[in-house]
Amino acid sequence: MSSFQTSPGTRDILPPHAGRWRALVQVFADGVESAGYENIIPPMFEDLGVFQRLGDATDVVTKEMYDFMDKGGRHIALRPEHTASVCRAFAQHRPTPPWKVWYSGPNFRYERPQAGRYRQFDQVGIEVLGVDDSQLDVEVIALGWDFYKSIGLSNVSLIVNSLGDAGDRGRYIEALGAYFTTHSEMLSEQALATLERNPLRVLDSKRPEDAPAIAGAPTIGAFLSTDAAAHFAAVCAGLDSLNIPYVINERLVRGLDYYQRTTFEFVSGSLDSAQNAVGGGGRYDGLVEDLGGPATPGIGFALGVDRTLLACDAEECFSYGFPVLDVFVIDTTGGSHAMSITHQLRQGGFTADRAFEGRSMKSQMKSADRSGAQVAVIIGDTEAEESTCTVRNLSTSEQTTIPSTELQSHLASVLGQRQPRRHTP
RNA sequence: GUGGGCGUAGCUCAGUUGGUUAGAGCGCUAGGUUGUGGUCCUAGAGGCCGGGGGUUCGAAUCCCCUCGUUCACCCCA
Repeated sequence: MSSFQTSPGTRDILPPHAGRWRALVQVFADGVESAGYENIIPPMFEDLGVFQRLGDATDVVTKEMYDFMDKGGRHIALRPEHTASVCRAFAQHRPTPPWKVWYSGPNFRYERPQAGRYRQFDQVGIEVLGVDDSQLDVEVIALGWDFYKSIGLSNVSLIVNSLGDAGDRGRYIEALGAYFTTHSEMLSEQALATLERNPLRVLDSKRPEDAPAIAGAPTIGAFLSTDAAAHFAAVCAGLDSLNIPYVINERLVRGLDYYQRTTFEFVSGSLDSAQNAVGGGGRYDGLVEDLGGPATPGIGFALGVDRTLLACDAEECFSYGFPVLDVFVIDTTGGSHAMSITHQLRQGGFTADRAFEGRSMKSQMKSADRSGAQVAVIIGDTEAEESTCTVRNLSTSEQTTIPSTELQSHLASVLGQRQPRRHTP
Protein backbone atom coordinates (compact mmCIF):
# COMPACT_ATOMS: atom_id res chain seq x y z
CA MET A 1 0.00 0.00 0.00
CA SER A 2 1.45 3.32 -1.05
CA SER A 3 1.69 6.21 1.39
CA PHE A 4 -0.79 8.38 -0.44
CA GLN A 5 -3.98 7.66 -2.27
CA THR A 6 -6.49 9.85 -4.02
CA SER A 7 -8.70 11.84 -1.69
CA PRO A 8 -12.24 10.49 -1.14
CA GLY A 9 -14.51 11.10 -4.08
CA THR A 10 -11.63 11.74 -6.48
CA ARG A 11 -9.79 9.34 -8.72
CA ASP A 12 -7.19 9.08 -11.44
CA ILE A 13 -8.57 8.69 -14.92
CA LEU A 14 -5.99 6.27 -16.29
CA PRO A 15 -5.33 5.13 -19.83
CA PRO A 16 -7.08 3.80 -21.77
CA HIS A 17 -10.12 5.27 -19.99
CA ALA A 18 -8.72 8.79 -20.26
CA GLY A 19 -8.54 8.43 -24.04
CA ARG A 20 -12.18 7.45 -24.18
CA TRP A 21 -12.98 10.36 -21.92
CA ARG A 22 -11.24 12.81 -24.20
CA ALA A 23 -12.93 11.29 -27.23
CA LEU A 24 -16.32 11.86 -25.58
CA VAL A 25 -15.55 15.51 -24.95
CA GLN A 26 -14.35 15.81 -28.54
CA VAL A 27 -17.63 14.45 -29.91
CA PHE A 28 -19.51 16.91 -27.74
CA ALA A 29 -17.35 19.82 -28.83
CA ASP A 30 -17.72 18.93 -32.51
CA GLY A 31 -21.49 18.75 -32.15
CA VAL A 32 -22.05 22.07 -30.41
CA GLU A 33 -19.37 23.96 -32.36
CA SER A 34 -21.15 22.97 -35.54
CA ALA A 35 -24.17 24.76 -34.04
CA GLY A 36 -22.30 27.99 -33.43
CA TYR A 37 -21.25 27.52 -29.81
CA GLU A 38 -17.77 28.65 -28.78
CA ASN A 39 -15.61 27.32 -25.98
CA ILE A 40 -15.37 29.14 -22.65
CA ILE A 41 -12.96 28.20 -19.88
CA PRO A 42 -13.95 29.88 -16.62
CA PRO A 43 -11.76 29.60 -13.51
CA MET A 44 -12.21 26.67 -11.19
CA PHE A 45 -12.75 28.90 -8.17
CA GLU A 46 -14.63 32.13 -7.67
CA ASP A 47 -15.78 34.43 -4.93
CA LEU A 48 -18.18 32.44 -2.76
CA GLY A 49 -20.91 34.96 -3.47
CA VAL A 50 -21.11 33.95 -7.11
CA PHE A 51 -22.35 30.52 -6.12
CA GLN A 52 -24.55 31.65 -3.25
CA ARG A 53 -26.81 33.10 -5.93
CA LEU A 54 -27.72 29.51 -6.81
CA GLY A 55 -30.12 29.52 -3.89
CA ASP A 56 -30.05 29.42 -0.12
CA ALA A 57 -32.26 26.35 -0.04
CA THR A 58 -30.02 24.14 -2.16
CA ASP A 59 -27.70 21.64 -0.57
CA VAL A 60 -25.17 22.48 -3.25
CA VAL A 61 -24.81 25.89 -1.61
CA THR A 62 -25.57 25.21 2.03
CA LYS A 63 -23.56 22.08 2.78
CA GLU A 64 -21.67 20.84 -0.27
CA MET A 65 -19.48 23.82 -1.13
CA TYR A 66 -15.71 23.51 -1.03
CA ASP A 67 -14.95 26.94 0.37
CA PHE A 68 -11.93 28.47 2.08
CA MET A 69 -10.30 31.78 2.94
CA ASP A 70 -7.31 32.56 0.71
CA LYS A 71 -4.16 34.32 1.87
CA GLY A 72 -5.66 37.67 0.91
CA GLY A 73 -8.69 37.14 3.12
CA ARG A 74 -11.07 36.48 0.23
CA HIS A 75 -13.82 33.92 0.75
CA ILE A 76 -13.30 31.53 -2.16
CA ALA A 77 -15.26 28.49 -3.35
CA LEU A 78 -14.40 25.77 -5.84
CA ARG A 79 -17.12 25.86 -8.46
CA PRO A 80 -19.96 23.36 -7.87
CA GLU A 81 -21.17 23.88 -11.46
CA HIS A 82 -20.47 26.06 -14.47
CA THR A 83 -23.65 28.05 -15.01
CA ALA A 84 -23.06 30.66 -12.32
CA SER A 85 -19.51 31.25 -13.59
CA VAL A 86 -20.72 31.72 -17.16
CA CYS A 87 -23.32 34.22 -16.00
CA ARG A 88 -20.72 36.03 -13.91
CA ALA A 89 -18.46 36.15 -16.98
CA PHE A 90 -21.31 37.59 -19.02
CA ALA A 91 -22.02 40.27 -16.40
CA GLN A 92 -18.30 41.09 -16.20
CA HIS A 93 -17.41 41.26 -19.91
CA ARG A 94 -20.77 42.18 -21.47
CA PRO A 95 -20.37 40.30 -24.74
CA THR A 96 -22.88 41.00 -27.48
CA PRO A 97 -25.88 38.71 -27.17
CA PRO A 98 -26.75 36.13 -28.18
CA TRP A 99 -23.80 34.57 -26.43
CA LYS A 100 -23.59 30.85 -27.17
CA VAL A 101 -20.84 29.03 -25.28
CA TRP A 102 -19.87 25.49 -24.36
CA TYR A 103 -17.60 24.21 -21.61
CA SER A 104 -16.04 21.10 -20.23
CA GLY A 105 -14.30 20.64 -16.92
CA PRO A 106 -14.42 19.53 -13.31
CA ASN A 107 -16.79 20.69 -10.60
CA PHE A 108 -16.55 20.14 -6.87
CA ARG A 109 -19.17 19.18 -4.33
CA TYR A 110 -18.55 17.83 -0.86
CA GLU A 111 -20.86 14.80 -0.84
CA ARG A 112 -20.57 11.16 0.16
CA PRO A 113 -19.33 9.38 -2.95
CA GLN A 114 -21.31 6.56 -4.49
CA ALA A 115 -22.03 5.07 -7.88
CA GLY A 116 -21.76 7.82 -10.48
CA ARG A 117 -21.20 10.50 -7.87
CA TYR A 118 -17.84 12.01 -7.03
CA ARG A 119 -16.57 15.03 -5.17
CA GLN A 120 -14.67 16.09 -8.25
CA PHE A 121 -16.85 15.35 -11.25
CA ASP A 122 -16.72 16.51 -14.84
CA GLN A 123 -19.46 18.02 -16.88
CA VAL A 124 -19.79 19.20 -20.44
CA GLY A 125 -22.49 21.72 -21.20
CA ILE A 126 -23.73 24.74 -23.08
CA GLU A 127 -25.25 28.07 -22.08
CA VAL A 128 -26.97 30.73 -24.18
CA LEU A 129 -27.43 34.22 -22.80
CA GLY A 130 -29.54 37.01 -24.17
CA VAL A 131 -32.25 35.20 -26.10
CA ASP A 132 -35.85 34.88 -24.98
CA ASP A 133 -37.35 32.57 -27.58
CA SER A 134 -38.91 29.16 -27.12
CA GLN A 135 -37.21 28.02 -30.33
CA LEU A 136 -33.88 28.41 -28.54
CA ASP A 137 -35.13 26.12 -25.77
CA VAL A 138 -35.83 23.57 -28.48
CA GLU A 139 -32.35 24.03 -29.99
CA VAL A 140 -30.65 23.56 -26.65
CA ILE A 141 -32.62 20.44 -25.79
CA ALA A 142 -32.06 19.06 -29.28
CA LEU A 143 -28.28 19.50 -28.97
CA GLY A 144 -28.30 17.47 -25.78
CA TRP A 145 -30.51 14.84 -27.33
CA ASP A 146 -28.38 14.62 -30.47
CA PHE A 147 -25.23 14.23 -28.42
CA TYR A 148 -26.53 11.11 -26.72
CA LYS A 149 -27.53 9.73 -30.10
CA SER A 150 -24.14 10.53 -31.60
CA ILE A 151 -22.29 8.45 -29.01
CA GLY A 152 -24.65 5.56 -29.54
CA LEU A 153 -26.88 5.77 -26.48
CA SER A 154 -30.42 4.73 -27.28
CA ASN A 155 -31.90 4.14 -23.85
CA VAL A 156 -32.03 7.77 -22.77
CA SER A 157 -35.32 9.51 -22.18
CA LEU A 158 -36.06 13.20 -22.08
CA ILE A 159 -38.23 14.60 -19.33
CA VAL A 160 -39.52 18.16 -19.59
CA ASN A 161 -41.51 20.49 -17.40
CA SER A 162 -42.14 24.18 -16.90
CA LEU A 163 -41.70 25.91 -13.57
CA GLY A 164 -43.45 29.03 -14.87
CA ASP A 165 -42.37 32.60 -14.38
CA ALA A 166 -41.02 33.86 -11.08
CA GLY A 167 -44.51 34.79 -9.91
CA ASP A 168 -46.04 31.46 -10.94
CA ARG A 169 -43.34 29.62 -9.16
CA GLY A 170 -43.90 31.60 -5.99
CA ARG A 171 -47.64 30.98 -6.00
CA TYR A 172 -47.12 27.29 -6.69
CA ILE A 173 -44.58 26.91 -3.90
CA GLU A 174 -47.02 28.58 -1.55
CA ALA A 175 -49.83 26.22 -2.53
CA LEU A 176 -47.52 23.24 -2.35
CA GLY A 177 -46.33 24.25 1.10
CA ALA A 178 -49.89 24.61 2.30
CA TYR A 179 -50.83 21.22 0.89
CA PHE A 180 -47.89 19.39 2.43
CA THR A 181 -48.40 21.15 5.75
CA THR A 182 -51.98 19.92 5.98
CA HIS A 183 -50.80 16.45 5.03
CA SER A 184 -47.68 16.51 7.18
CA GLU A 185 -48.68 13.29 8.98
CA MET A 186 -48.19 11.46 5.64
CA LEU A 187 -44.63 12.68 5.20
CA SER A 188 -41.34 11.17 6.33
CA GLU A 189 -39.12 13.01 8.75
CA GLN A 190 -36.69 13.85 5.96
CA ALA A 191 -39.45 15.19 3.76
CA LEU A 192 -40.67 17.42 6.60
CA ALA A 193 -37.19 18.84 6.94
CA THR A 194 -37.11 19.48 3.20
CA LEU A 195 -40.52 21.15 3.43
CA GLU A 196 -39.04 23.71 5.82
CA ARG A 197 -36.39 24.72 3.30
CA ASN A 198 -38.14 24.34 -0.03
CA PRO A 199 -41.52 22.68 -0.62
CA LEU A 200 -40.64 22.12 -4.29
CA ARG A 201 -37.88 19.72 -3.37
CA VAL A 202 -40.29 17.45 -1.47
CA LEU A 203 -41.45 16.30 -4.91
CA ASP A 204 -37.97 14.84 -5.43
CA SER A 205 -38.21 12.42 -2.51
CA LYS A 206 -37.64 8.81 -3.49
CA ARG A 207 -38.90 7.42 -0.20
CA PRO A 208 -41.88 5.12 -0.75
CA GLU A 209 -43.75 6.47 2.29
CA ASP A 210 -43.82 9.92 0.74
CA ALA A 211 -45.27 8.70 -2.54
CA PRO A 212 -49.00 8.95 -1.63
CA ALA A 213 -48.68 12.53 -0.40
CA ILE A 214 -46.71 13.49 -3.50
CA ALA A 215 -49.20 11.80 -5.79
CA GLY A 216 -51.99 13.96 -4.40
CA ALA A 217 -50.06 17.22 -4.47
CA PRO A 218 -51.13 20.09 -6.73
CA THR A 219 -49.24 20.29 -10.02
CA ILE A 220 -47.49 23.26 -11.54
CA GLY A 221 -49.53 23.24 -14.73
CA ALA A 222 -52.51 24.94 -13.17
CA PHE A 223 -50.34 27.79 -11.87
CA LEU A 224 -48.66 28.76 -15.13
CA SER A 225 -49.31 32.27 -16.40
CA THR A 226 -50.67 32.64 -19.93
CA ASP A 227 -47.21 33.59 -21.17
CA ALA A 228 -45.42 30.73 -19.47
CA ALA A 229 -48.02 28.21 -20.62
CA ALA A 230 -47.70 29.46 -24.20
CA HIS A 231 -43.91 29.29 -23.99
CA PHE A 232 -44.03 25.71 -22.73
CA ALA A 233 -46.56 24.68 -25.38
CA ALA A 234 -44.29 26.15 -28.05
CA VAL A 235 -41.31 24.21 -26.71
CA CYS A 236 -43.27 20.97 -26.77
CA ALA A 237 -44.51 21.70 -30.29
CA GLY A 238 -40.94 22.37 -31.40
CA LEU A 239 -39.73 19.07 -29.98
CA ASP A 240 -42.61 17.34 -31.76
CA SER A 241 -41.68 18.87 -35.07
CA LEU A 242 -38.07 17.69 -34.65
CA ASN A 243 -39.32 14.21 -33.77
CA ILE A 244 -37.63 14.29 -30.40
CA PRO A 245 -39.61 12.11 -27.99
CA TYR A 246 -40.18 13.47 -24.50
CA VAL A 247 -42.26 12.91 -21.41
CA ILE A 248 -43.85 15.77 -19.50
CA ASN A 249 -43.38 15.27 -15.78
CA GLU A 250 -44.90 17.96 -13.64
CA ARG A 251 -42.96 16.63 -10.65
CA LEU A 252 -39.65 17.46 -12.29
CA VAL A 253 -38.06 20.18 -10.20
CA ARG A 254 -34.38 20.76 -10.67
CA GLY A 255 -31.90 21.00 -7.88
CA LEU A 256 -30.81 24.57 -8.29
CA ASP A 257 -33.19 27.36 -7.30
CA TYR A 258 -32.54 29.61 -10.27
CA TYR A 259 -34.58 27.69 -12.83
CA GLN A 260 -37.68 29.23 -14.38
CA ARG A 261 -39.95 28.15 -17.19
CA THR A 262 -38.43 25.28 -19.17
CA THR A 263 -36.64 22.57 -17.21
CA PHE A 264 -35.51 19.23 -18.54
CA GLU A 265 -33.56 16.16 -17.60
CA PHE A 266 -31.99 13.28 -19.50
CA VAL A 267 -32.43 9.96 -17.72
CA SER A 268 -30.70 6.73 -18.66
CA GLY A 269 -32.84 3.62 -18.47
CA SER A 270 -29.69 1.51 -18.45
CA LEU A 271 -28.40 2.75 -15.11
CA ASP A 272 -30.12 1.01 -12.25
CA SER A 273 -28.34 3.09 -9.65
CA ALA A 274 -29.91 6.06 -7.95
CA GLN A 275 -27.76 8.29 -10.13
CA ASN A 276 -29.58 7.69 -13.40
CA ALA A 277 -29.88 11.36 -14.38
CA VAL A 278 -27.13 11.76 -16.98
CA GLY A 279 -27.86 15.39 -17.74
CA GLY A 280 -30.18 18.24 -17.00
CA GLY A 281 -30.80 21.89 -17.56
CA GLY A 282 -33.30 24.64 -17.99
CA ARG A 283 -33.97 28.33 -18.32
CA TYR A 284 -32.64 30.75 -15.72
CA ASP A 285 -33.84 34.16 -16.77
CA GLY A 286 -32.95 35.97 -13.56
CA LEU A 287 -29.44 34.75 -12.83
CA VAL A 288 -27.33 37.32 -14.71
CA GLU A 289 -29.25 40.12 -13.04
CA ASP A 290 -28.72 38.52 -9.64
CA LEU A 291 -24.99 38.64 -10.35
CA GLY A 292 -25.05 42.36 -11.04
CA GLY A 293 -25.49 42.28 -14.82
CA PRO A 294 -28.28 43.53 -17.04
CA ALA A 295 -31.56 41.62 -17.04
CA THR A 296 -30.68 38.80 -19.42
CA PRO A 297 -32.51 35.59 -20.26
CA GLY A 298 -30.44 32.41 -20.19
CA ILE A 299 -30.76 28.71 -20.82
CA GLY A 300 -28.38 25.76 -20.81
CA PHE A 301 -27.66 22.25 -19.72
CA ALA A 302 -24.90 20.22 -18.15
CA LEU A 303 -24.18 16.56 -18.80
CA GLY A 304 -22.27 14.38 -16.38
CA VAL A 305 -19.28 12.85 -18.15
CA ASP A 306 -18.90 9.97 -15.68
CA ARG A 307 -22.52 9.01 -15.72
CA THR A 308 -22.72 9.28 -19.48
CA LEU A 309 -19.78 6.90 -19.80
CA LEU A 310 -21.37 4.56 -17.25
CA ALA A 311 -24.47 4.53 -19.43
CA CYS A 312 -22.28 3.77 -22.44
CA ASP A 313 -20.78 0.84 -20.56
CA ALA A 314 -24.27 -0.43 -19.74
CA GLU A 315 -25.35 -0.12 -23.37
CA GLU A 316 -22.00 -1.36 -24.65
CA CYS A 317 -21.53 1.59 -26.93
CA PHE A 318 -18.86 4.22 -27.52
CA SER A 319 -16.10 1.69 -27.09
CA TYR A 320 -12.60 2.99 -27.29
CA GLY A 321 -9.71 1.30 -29.04
CA PHE A 322 -6.30 2.47 -27.95
CA PRO A 323 -4.41 4.40 -30.63
CA VAL A 324 -2.44 2.17 -32.96
CA LEU A 325 1.07 3.06 -34.06
CA ASP A 326 2.33 2.99 -37.62
CA VAL A 327 5.81 1.85 -36.77
CA PHE A 328 7.77 0.33 -33.92
CA VAL A 329 11.51 0.71 -34.32
CA ILE A 330 13.72 -2.11 -33.08
CA ASP A 331 17.43 -1.57 -32.63
CA THR A 332 19.73 -4.24 -31.22
CA THR A 333 22.92 -2.25 -31.76
CA GLY A 334 22.53 0.02 -28.75
CA GLY A 335 19.64 2.27 -29.64
CA SER A 336 21.17 5.23 -31.46
CA HIS A 337 19.67 4.15 -34.79
CA ALA A 338 16.26 3.84 -33.15
CA MET A 339 16.69 7.32 -31.73
CA SER A 340 17.33 8.94 -35.10
CA ILE A 341 14.89 6.83 -37.11
CA THR A 342 11.92 7.38 -34.77
CA HIS A 343 12.69 11.09 -34.80
CA GLN A 344 12.75 11.21 -38.61
CA LEU A 345 9.60 9.09 -38.95
CA ARG A 346 7.69 11.29 -36.51
CA GLN A 347 8.75 14.39 -38.42
CA GLY A 348 7.56 12.68 -41.58
CA GLY A 349 4.10 12.32 -40.05
CA PHE A 350 4.26 8.66 -39.03
CA THR A 351 3.33 7.59 -35.53
CA ALA A 352 6.31 5.74 -34.14
CA ASP A 353 7.66 4.37 -30.90
CA ARG A 354 10.62 2.31 -29.76
CA ALA A 355 12.00 0.44 -26.76
CA PHE A 356 14.73 1.63 -24.44
CA GLU A 357 17.36 0.14 -22.16
CA GLY A 358 19.01 -1.98 -24.87
CA ARG A 359 16.71 -4.94 -24.47
CA SER A 360 16.95 -8.17 -26.42
CA MET A 361 15.46 -8.63 -29.88
CA LYS A 362 12.80 -10.87 -28.42
CA SER A 363 11.88 -8.33 -25.79
CA GLN A 364 11.70 -5.51 -28.34
CA MET A 365 9.53 -7.61 -30.64
CA LYS A 366 7.17 -8.19 -27.73
CA SER A 367 6.98 -4.47 -27.13
CA ALA A 368 6.31 -3.94 -30.83
CA ASP A 369 3.50 -6.46 -30.68
CA ARG A 370 1.94 -4.87 -27.61
CA SER A 371 2.14 -1.41 -29.15
CA GLY A 372 -0.23 -2.52 -31.89
CA ALA A 373 2.14 -1.16 -34.53
CA GLN A 374 1.47 -2.27 -38.07
CA VAL A 375 5.11 -2.68 -39.02
CA ALA A 376 8.40 -3.12 -37.21
CA VAL A 377 11.54 -1.51 -38.56
CA ILE A 378 14.49 -3.59 -37.45
CA ILE A 379 18.12 -2.47 -37.19
CA GLY A 380 20.59 -5.19 -36.27
CA ASP A 381 24.35 -5.41 -36.74
CA THR A 382 23.97 -6.44 -40.39
CA GLU A 383 21.63 -3.58 -41.24
CA ALA A 384 23.81 -1.11 -39.39
CA GLU A 385 26.87 -2.15 -41.37
CA GLU A 386 25.07 -2.09 -44.71
CA SER A 387 23.03 1.07 -44.03
CA THR A 388 19.82 -0.87 -44.57
CA CYS A 389 16.83 -1.66 -42.44
CA THR A 390 14.40 -4.56 -42.29
CA VAL A 391 10.71 -3.78 -42.48
CA ARG A 392 8.46 -6.45 -41.02
CA ASN A 393 4.69 -6.54 -41.37
CA LEU A 394 3.55 -7.54 -37.90
CA SER A 395 0.27 -9.08 -38.97
CA THR A 396 1.55 -11.13 -41.93
CA SER A 397 5.11 -11.65 -40.63
CA GLU A 398 6.48 -10.84 -44.08
CA GLN A 399 9.67 -8.80 -44.08
CA THR A 400 12.07 -7.23 -46.54
CA THR A 401 15.36 -5.42 -46.20
CA ILE A 402 15.73 -2.08 -47.95
CA PRO A 403 18.28 0.75 -48.06
CA SER A 404 17.80 3.14 -45.14
CA THR A 405 17.41 6.06 -47.53
CA GLU A 406 14.24 4.48 -48.96
CA LEU A 407 12.56 3.87 -45.59
CA GLN A 408 10.09 6.75 -45.66
CA SER A 409 9.00 6.19 -49.24
CA HIS A 410 8.69 2.47 -48.61
CA LEU A 411 6.54 3.03 -45.52
CA ALA A 412 4.42 5.53 -47.44
CA SER A 413 3.70 2.92 -50.07
CA VAL A 414 2.89 0.27 -47.46
CA LEU A 415 0.94 2.39 -44.98
CA GLY A 416 -0.26 5.23 -47.15
CA GLN A 417 0.99 8.77 -47.49
CA ARG A 418 1.43 10.81 -44.31
CA GLN A 419 1.37 14.56 -43.87
CA PRO A 420 4.74 15.82 -42.62
CA ARG A 421 4.66 17.68 -39.31
CA ARG A 422 4.72 21.42 -39.69
CA HIS A 423 5.64 24.07 -37.21
CA THR A 424 3.30 27.00 -36.78
CA PRO A 425 5.16 30.11 -38.00
C1' G B 1 -24.68 13.97 7.91
C1' U B 2 -27.31 8.56 8.70
C1' G B 3 -27.19 3.20 7.88
C1' G B 4 -25.39 -1.76 5.59
C1' G B 5 -21.40 -4.68 2.72
C1' C B 6 -16.15 -5.13 1.74
C1' G B 7 -10.37 -4.25 2.56
C1' U B 8 -4.87 -10.54 1.24
C1' A B 9 0.65 -9.48 -4.93
C1' G B 10 -0.06 -4.41 -10.27
C1' C B 11 -5.35 -6.89 -11.39
C1' U B 12 -9.25 -10.84 -10.16
C1' C B 13 -9.51 -13.80 -5.99
C1' A B 14 -8.37 -18.61 -2.60
C1' G B 15 -6.67 -19.15 2.46
C1' U B 16 -9.81 -25.20 6.73
C1' U B 17 -12.22 -25.21 14.03
C1' G B 18 -6.70 -19.36 15.19
C1' G B 19 -1.06 -23.42 14.17
C1' U B 20 5.62 -23.50 11.01
C1' U B 21 8.28 -20.04 5.59
C1' A B 22 0.61 -16.69 3.13
C1' G B 23 -1.13 -19.22 -2.30
C1' A B 24 -3.44 -19.46 -7.57
C1' G B 25 -4.66 -17.34 -12.34
C1' C B 26 -3.69 -13.10 -15.28
C1' G B 27 0.04 -9.38 -15.91
C1' C B 28 5.44 -8.22 -15.55
C1' U B 29 10.94 -9.75 -16.23
C1' A B 30 14.31 -13.44 -18.07
C1' G B 31 15.43 -18.04 -20.44
C1' G B 32 14.04 -22.25 -23.81
C1' U B 33 15.16 -19.94 -29.53
C1' U B 34 23.52 -16.94 -30.41
C1' G B 35 19.01 -11.12 -34.33
C1' U B 36 12.30 -12.00 -34.72
C1' G B 37 6.29 -10.90 -31.49
C1' G B 38 1.22 -13.12 -30.78
C1' U B 39 0.91 -20.03 -28.87
C1' C B 40 3.61 -23.31 -25.56
C1' C B 41 7.23 -24.71 -21.53
C1' U B 42 10.55 -23.23 -17.40
C1' A B 43 12.31 -19.88 -13.86
C1' G B 44 12.21 -15.20 -11.30
C1' A B 45 10.68 -10.64 -9.20
C1' G B 46 6.64 -8.73 -6.58
C1' G B 47 2.88 -8.93 0.16
C1' C B 48 3.78 -4.70 7.19
C1' C B 49 -2.87 -9.79 4.85
C1' G B 50 -5.39 -1.18 4.82
C1' G B 51 -3.46 1.11 9.72
C1' G B 52 -3.38 1.05 15.24
C1' G B 53 -4.59 -1.38 19.74
C1' G B 54 -6.38 -5.83 22.36
C1' U B 55 -7.23 -11.38 23.45
C1' U B 56 -3.78 -15.71 22.94
C1' C B 57 1.93 -19.80 23.74
C1' G B 58 0.54 -18.39 18.64
C1' A B 59 -3.76 -13.81 14.66
C1' A B 60 -4.70 -12.82 7.50
C1' U B 61 -8.37 -15.54 10.74
C1' C B 62 -11.44 -13.45 17.10
C1' C B 63 -12.66 -8.28 19.58
C1' C B 64 -12.34 -2.72 19.61
C1' C B 65 -10.97 1.79 17.19
C1' U B 66 -9.59 4.16 12.77
C1' C B 67 -8.82 4.99 7.55
C1' G B 68 -10.25 3.61 2.74
C1' U B 69 -13.85 1.62 -0.50
C1' U B 70 -18.76 0.34 -2.02
C1' C B 71 -24.24 0.51 -1.85
C1' A B 72 -28.56 3.00 -0.13
C1' C B 73 -30.84 7.40 2.25
C1' C B 74 -30.16 12.68 1.66
C1' C B 75 -29.01 15.45 -2.63
C1' C B 76 -27.60 15.85 -7.53
C1' A B 77 -24.79 15.52 -13.22
